[in-house]
Amino acid sequence: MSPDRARLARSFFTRDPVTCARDLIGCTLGFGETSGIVVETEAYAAEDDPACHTWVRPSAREFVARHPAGTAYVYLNYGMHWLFNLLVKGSGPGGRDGFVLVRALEPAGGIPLMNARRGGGVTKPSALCNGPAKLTKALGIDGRHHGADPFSDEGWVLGGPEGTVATTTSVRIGISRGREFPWRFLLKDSPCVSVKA
DNA sequence: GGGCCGATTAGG
DNA sequence: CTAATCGGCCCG
Repeated sequence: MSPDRARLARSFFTRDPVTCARDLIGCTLGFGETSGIVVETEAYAAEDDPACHTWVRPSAREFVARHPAGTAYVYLNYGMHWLFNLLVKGSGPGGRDGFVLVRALEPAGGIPLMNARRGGGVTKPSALCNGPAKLTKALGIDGRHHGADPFSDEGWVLGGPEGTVATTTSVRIGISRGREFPWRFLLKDSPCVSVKA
């Protein structure tokens, strides 16, 4: 990504994680030969959010402390699924640190490759990246990218939305604590989300 | 070292 | 509905 584009992208992640998660809907995310429109995200706050890894993991708190805004936070869940987050550093006046979990994309580029990585049996493009672990598998993101800076490392793309974006808000999915926070964001009426609101 | 949990998914 | 499967955490 070009230096000015990278600067813009990085500054995107220096606001509150909830704002970041909402504003990421409609943006273009690309890695390598594959890309798509972000249609589903969740926000996690480093403080006062029992669902965030920082709540119980010293290593997550250290990650927040040691890395700049926009750094990839990739971790293995259930022993088999890589999940992709971006580090948000919005602490300061009225802001917080935290993460944005990228949960689903509307595939745009590299659809045959996505399908191959998913095992080759996905007939509908809308089902290629309609979940956080499906997304990482389709894009080829895994533990090697933990700690990477997507906006200075080669191969990554982040572009702003084209036109107005209508979003839907709901509570977060799959967590046992902090269920009450309405920090999940969806592109309105998108067929590419994991679970409809 | 052992035990437990989990931001999920595919399959029955 | 459940099995799959393992890093990070805690305890000792």
